Amino acid sequence: MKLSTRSRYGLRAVVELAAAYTEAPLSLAAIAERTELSESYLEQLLRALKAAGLVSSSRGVLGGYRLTKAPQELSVREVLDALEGATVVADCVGTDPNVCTNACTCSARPLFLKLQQKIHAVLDETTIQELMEDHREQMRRMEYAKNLS
Amino acid sequence: MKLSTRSRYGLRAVVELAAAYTEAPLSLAAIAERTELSESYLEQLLRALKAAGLVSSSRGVLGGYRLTKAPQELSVREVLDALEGATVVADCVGTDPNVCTNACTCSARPLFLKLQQKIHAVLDETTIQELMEDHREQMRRMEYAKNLS
DNA sequence: ATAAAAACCGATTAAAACAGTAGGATATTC
DNA sequence: GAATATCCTACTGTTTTAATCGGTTTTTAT
Repeated sequence: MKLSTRSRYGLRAVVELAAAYTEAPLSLAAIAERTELSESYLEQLLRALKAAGLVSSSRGVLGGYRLTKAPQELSVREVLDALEGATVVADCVGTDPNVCTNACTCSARPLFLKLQQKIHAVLDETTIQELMEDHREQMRRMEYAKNLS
Repeated sequence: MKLSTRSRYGLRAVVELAAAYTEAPLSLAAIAERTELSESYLEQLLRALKAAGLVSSSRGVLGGYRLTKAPQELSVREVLDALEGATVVADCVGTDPNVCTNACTCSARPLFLKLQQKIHAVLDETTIQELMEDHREQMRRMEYAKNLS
């Protein structure tokens, strides 16, 4: 029940893209610098996000990546699904109901369904915009603390 | 964000123990047969459950495992924590707040906290008793379907 | 034109987590 | 004392995750 680093890193990248949403596209190098992650690894994540249609890209000198939606329209759920491929709590709760060989006797199925619903609800209702605002607030506090010392 | 088979198998074992709660202790062999899992793997899980104080054991002929609490007193959360060791959605949400190197700037921390709370709520409020009842209901339906054919 | 800056792509490796097994030691009951 | 059980440790194989590398193509600016 732990989020992969892929998801966490991907979210960080998307938050940076959100911060630059109204500006010029962000290059991989720029994202890597701001998130302090490696370019090569980030590239994979961006590729997945692009395949899911969440970001667009332009090549060449002033090229880079940008979100295809406004941050307040983009849910965390969409981002994680793009990165992980719609993970489920357990296979018997997935889209295909015939996966679980002992689904009929699986005593935990109602539990898994409930768990899954709650998780999805949180991920659906949280937008990238909110994450970005939290991020800015934290940056402000850091600056403030630095000025004191 | 997927439950390990360790957790799923462990839950199945505990549900069987719950069904035999008022009776004689269940041997590993009996649990293995009822859950259709291997003895050797189950043994690991039972050991973890015992270490957490959720089950007790008695050796020798007529020995076996039993729950230390009534099924309606035992939450799914306790079982999963015993099997996984208190997993967290992300390290920065764990008991030690200093784990995450960039915790101060982690934009997703509020999200992770909320997610974690929701998950814990479901796991805390669901008892093994409930799982057991669901299981019995499903077994009844299977019998009914079998009689029709 | 062409050089620079960027995204694009596939393959590969390294490390960690997970699932499962094997074999023997110890305790308890009949 | 034989049978039945838990107990314990170590090991192995597989899968998933994380991360890297080298080269290709496209675009823009000079």
